[in-house]
Amino acid sequence: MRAGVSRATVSRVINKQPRVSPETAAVVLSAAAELGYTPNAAARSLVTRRTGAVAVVLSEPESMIFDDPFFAAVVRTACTELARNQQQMALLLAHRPEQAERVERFLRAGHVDGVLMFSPHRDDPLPDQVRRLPVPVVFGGRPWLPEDGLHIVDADNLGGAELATRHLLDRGRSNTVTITGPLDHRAAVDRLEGWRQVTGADQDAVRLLSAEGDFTRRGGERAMAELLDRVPDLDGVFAASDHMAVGALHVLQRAGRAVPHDVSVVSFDDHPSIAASARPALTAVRQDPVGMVAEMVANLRALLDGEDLAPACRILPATLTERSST
Amino acid sequence: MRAGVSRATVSRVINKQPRVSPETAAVVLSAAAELGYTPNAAARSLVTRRTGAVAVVLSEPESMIFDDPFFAAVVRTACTELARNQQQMALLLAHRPEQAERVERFLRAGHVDGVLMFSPHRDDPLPDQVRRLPVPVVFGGRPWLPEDGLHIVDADNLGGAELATRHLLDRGRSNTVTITGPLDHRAAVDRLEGWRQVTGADQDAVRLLSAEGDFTRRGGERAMAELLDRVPDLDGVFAASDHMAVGALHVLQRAGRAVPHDVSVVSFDDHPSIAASARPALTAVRQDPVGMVAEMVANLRALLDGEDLAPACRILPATLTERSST
DNA sequence: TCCCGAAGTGAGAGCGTTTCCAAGCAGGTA
DNA sequence: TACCTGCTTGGAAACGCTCTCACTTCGGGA
Repeated sequence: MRAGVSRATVSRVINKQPRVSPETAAVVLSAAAELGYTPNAAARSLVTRRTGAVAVVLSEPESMIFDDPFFAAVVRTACTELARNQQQMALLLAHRPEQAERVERFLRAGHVDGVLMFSPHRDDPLPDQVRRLPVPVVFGGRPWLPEDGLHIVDADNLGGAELATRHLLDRGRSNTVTITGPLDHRAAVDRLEGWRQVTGADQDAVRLLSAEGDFTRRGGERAMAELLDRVPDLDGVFAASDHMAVGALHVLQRAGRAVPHDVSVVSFDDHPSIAASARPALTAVRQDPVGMVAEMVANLRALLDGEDLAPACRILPATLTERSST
Repeated sequence: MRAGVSRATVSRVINKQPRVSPETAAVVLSAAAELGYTPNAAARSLVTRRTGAVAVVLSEPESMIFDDPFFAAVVRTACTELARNQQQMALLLAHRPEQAERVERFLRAGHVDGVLMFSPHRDDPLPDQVRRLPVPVVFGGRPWLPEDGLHIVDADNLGGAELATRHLLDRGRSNTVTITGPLDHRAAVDRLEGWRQVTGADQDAVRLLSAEGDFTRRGGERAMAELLDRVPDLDGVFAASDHMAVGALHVLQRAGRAVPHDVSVVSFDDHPSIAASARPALTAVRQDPVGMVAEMVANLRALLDGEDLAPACRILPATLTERSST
């Protein structure tokens, strides 16, 4: 056409297919450059059935997504990690029901090649809807669904919580309490369970020694106040997030409890600008959102490339960083 | 076809076009529901030349985007505001040069109907490239470009800074200094200029009485220390961001200067979880990222709908909230 | 009774690619 | 010289939709 060459050949050149002579390729490329030619994305994806885009679905209130360091890291890592695979991220917020419907329509319309799904809440219907779509899905964090057949990447919430609690024991803290996340939240439940297994608390003890927060600082403050009230002689606190731990520190200090002299505090997340810069700096279990998203992207990529990746729940290790709060 | 009806009719029903009898529409819709039919997005956008997606281009380091409250608000508002217009956001990070190239390719390929462009840095070539693309663009914050012909929405950085500085004067502070943002940043320059116009500082005075930060808390600390050193008798500080103001507060307190007794501090941004919860709570100029993005989306929508919106720089007002730091 | 206009519907072209298949062409072998 | 092989190239179908245009049907006015 433009370079005295057929559409078919142009297509082969653009897509770097093998059966093209170098000279022809050069001619086509220079002609393309001269004309400012760019292949039309819609036409291409119509025939290849690939869009080059991946949806990141976040089923959380927006405030959570942008204030919580975990989700901020997720969004950011997804964006860059997908870009490295030449894929574009489509960010879908699906907290409210009408949004959920939009999300389903969007995914069903074939706008994206795959889905990275974050939906930690118990009664969210979206994960179940999404798994039925004819699109590969990788879950970030275990959903409240039967897990067989699903591709899941999760942090080791249980193991991390055990690590934290055992650390408190090692420090000689025998009367520890825990500030949990919202208990319709899978990670929150797992972290509580880790604490429970190490302390050996029975149901009654759990009711007494744990208080439910909401992952925010205020929630941590409320829960800590409640626990101080119920368990005046507590000597160790495992908070299921950095924000809540900071809240707990405040309440403890205001109550005249020295940290770590009177009470040791361990948190979960280990976000650089929170845990390390708290006063005192927080001993924290580190979950690695960057590694998690990278693994999710790698898994999705394998699925899209047609590798027969076995469905599995891949658990990323959690590590403990000791600082001055214990 | 499926419902004993032609493709054309189905298309008309799906797109809610007028010339269809109610009965036929009902038949088609029920057939569609039964078959789980969803129109193919690629095919549709091939012929309509609309993708239903809008790019949000952020030419900033990633750390800035997710730690800085302004950008977090931008991303979040863009996402929801576009969703309300039935549009999907494609988030493009373009800080590093190789990313910039990817972004240009992406926009040129026709993946999106329009662009919301945030690029505050002086030597960023992207805005100039993007404005030449055959895609409507709305800039968030004035770019370092000749502004004629561009659609721009900006906060009133100049006016806000004047407001802040005049407030310091009203409080009887006659020896004020300013902590600026990075001066390759348009908003930082405008805020400095606002301060300069009210104080009437000449070039030498500016050199003496201002110190360049980077919008972060650490940057604010460094700048404040420097200023205390250079201007020991300062009595008022205008910091060009909340984060920097918090840093300044720390340094002032450590230097034994009581705020607001000895020194008054005003900041810019007024992010709820920073300015109001600083100790003392910060008097701050409020810029409204939500309103800004909403305005940008509205402008872009007008452009896409073919309204002949005159190119202009639309400035959103800034307001001052007094708290205990002045 | 005939004609006309409006409303509803269907046929088919066209959007810009990729990809299958066949054709052209060179070089090597019988 | 004739034939086969392997590489390069072009023609044309297909992807799934929208949209124009033409056709049918029906009601009302002349």
